[in-house]
This record gives sequence, structure tokens and C-alpha cells, in this order.
Amino acid sequence: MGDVTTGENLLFLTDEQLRQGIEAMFFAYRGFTADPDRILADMAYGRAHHRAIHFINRAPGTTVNNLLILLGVTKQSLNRVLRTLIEDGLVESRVGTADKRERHLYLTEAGEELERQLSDAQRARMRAAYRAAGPQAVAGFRQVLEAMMDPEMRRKYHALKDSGT
Amino acid sequence: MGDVTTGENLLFLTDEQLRQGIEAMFFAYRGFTADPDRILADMAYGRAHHRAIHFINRAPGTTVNNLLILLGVTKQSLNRVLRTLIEDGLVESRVGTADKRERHLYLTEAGEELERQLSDAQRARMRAAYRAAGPQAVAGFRQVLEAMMDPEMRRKYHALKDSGT
DNA sequence: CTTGGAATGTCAACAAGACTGACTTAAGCT
DNA sequence: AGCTTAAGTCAGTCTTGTTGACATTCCAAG
Repeated sequence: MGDVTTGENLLFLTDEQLRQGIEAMFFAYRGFTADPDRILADMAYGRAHHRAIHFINRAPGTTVNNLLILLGVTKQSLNRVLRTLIEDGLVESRVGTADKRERHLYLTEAGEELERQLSDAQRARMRAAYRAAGPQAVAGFRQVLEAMMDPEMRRKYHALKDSGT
Repeated sequence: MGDVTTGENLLFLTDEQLRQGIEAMFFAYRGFTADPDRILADMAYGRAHHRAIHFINRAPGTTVNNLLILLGVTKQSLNRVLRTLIEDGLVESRVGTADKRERHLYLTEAGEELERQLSDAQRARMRAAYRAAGPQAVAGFRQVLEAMMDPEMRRKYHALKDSGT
């Protein structure tokens, strides 16, 4: 495995290797979303609601603007999702104290309960995959994923990571 | 980094570590699809067309049924996408010789041209990420992704991989 | 050999979730 | 006072998923 990196013979960078990586990414992402999707299908919610709940939980008090940049959607799209979550009492929207134009978002108890249910399912699969692959593989996994992000998103990712430790 | 695996102290399996993995997966997948999406946005096509084109190129002569299992969508959903691709002369559908119910799918020259354009863009990002992370990290990346797939999809993934070598 | 069920694919209608564009309201800032 | 920013809304479109109904073809049991 040593000489795969030497000279011009970078075997792990062949088109066929890259193609396999692309397909692995596709199939793995399907697995990654499968469990939460199953839970949400019973309720009137979808993947969009899951994403909103995840990041509100991760960064409580985040503003609508922050959230839509993080999720990479328009405010109209996010608003539809947020409105139903607020109506259903899963998310609370508080007017900002410093800047009253801003709305700060928090999960209610019920919201936290659903978040727990969803992330338990998703983490269980992640944990199984991590355990099966081992810590070295996990480190590599994280490195490649990070290198694949757009620079702007890599910054957002790190900001979240550091706030969560 | 050695004692992270010893005893009960599996630091890489903490909830916080798993959560970071989940977020890495989310942000990385955004990057993963960004380049082809940009190309397709100009045409009347979307991500679904890309996926169909990718796998028809990968397994020429595949049937509609094969393809929809691979993609994990209903035949009705796939059919709409296929119809436009056939109308636009990117995909050819040939009635099966052994079983006339089946349609075997092939890319036309124009289809192959678009496939090349899309996968060049996607592979460029993948190649940059692989190069930045190095071969060891890539091996780990692939291991974790594979462990994350549903068993059925892992089988499909391997079948494709072996046919492509 | 016929007939009924299973498999394959197509057509139509609908829903979720993304988008753009135009507009309002409220608050902050120069 | 006037410009900008944050949030929310309304309307319309597009992609892509869904179900339901239907046509065609194959195969196997009577």
C-alpha cells in the first residue's frame, strides 16, 4: 500500500476509483437518510423539517437568516417548513432583544423530543458504521468529507463543531 | 491516537463525534452535487436525469426495472425522466429480444457527451478531495461509506464495482 | 391450447419542496 | 429623513417524488 502514492502512479486517483467513490457516496447517503425518513413519513413532515430541527437544536437561538444560509435554501422555502413547526409547537420563535428585527429560534420540549428520536436513529447507523470501520477509517472518512465541501460550508461546519465541544 | 480504541473508552463513538460525522456528511453531499447541478440548471434537467445517465452509462443495456431498483424510486418517477431523455435523443430504449416486456437502455452519442461533461465536473472535485486527504484517508472514507449502506444496496454497489474493473 | 396471474412498462393526477419575483412591515443606521 | 436589513407573505413555476389505473407480454396450470 506504500507505493500507491509514489511518483506518477497515483492509483487511488484513477477515473475508475473516483467513479466508485461517487457511487459509494450516492448509496451511502441513501442509507444515511433512510431511518429519519421512515420516522418522518408517518407524521406530516419531511427531510426539510428534519434539517431545520437538527440545526436549531445544534445552535439554539440561531436566527432565520443564519439558518437559511446553513441549509442553503431560500427564506420562502425555509419559512414554509418553519411555520408548520411553530404552529405544531415544536419550535419557538422569540423576537430578538438587541435587534428586534431578528427572530431567534429554539426547540420546545416536544421539539427536543422529536429531535432526539430522529438523531437517535441516525446516530445508531453512524455508530454501527464507525464501529465496523474503526477509528483510523473514521479519521480518513472525516478528512475526505471535509475536503469535498465548498470552502464557505467548511467554515460553517467548523463553527458548529467548535461550538458543540 | 492508539488508545482511542482500547477498553470502553471509544472516543470516536461519542454522540458529539457522531453528530459531527452527520453534519460532515450533510455539508459534503452538498458539495458533491453542486457542480453537476450547476451544469444541469442551464438545461431543462435536474439531479434525477444525472443519476439515470450515470447508471445507464455504467451498466449499458440495463432494464428499466434494474435501474429503478438501483435508484430507489418508483417506476413512474423514473419513467418521466427517461421519457424526456429519450425524446431529447440522449438515451435509446430497445425492446428486449428474449423478453419483449423489457426495455434495454443505452446512451446515444449525445448522451455520452453529456455524461462525460457531468462526471468530469464531479470527478474533478472528488479528485481534489482525494488528493488533499491522501490514500489512507480515502481507504477509510470508502470503508465507512460502505458500512453505512443498507445491505441490499451494498450488494448492488459491489456488483457495479466489479463490472467496471 | 387457453386462460389467468405475474411482470414490465406507460399515462395521468397529485403532493412536497425547492425556486424566482414582488411586496409589506418593522427596526436599525447614517 | 431616508436607505438598508431582517423577516414574513403571496403568487407562480419546476423538479421529482408519490398512487392509481391501464396495456402489453410472458409463463404456467388446468
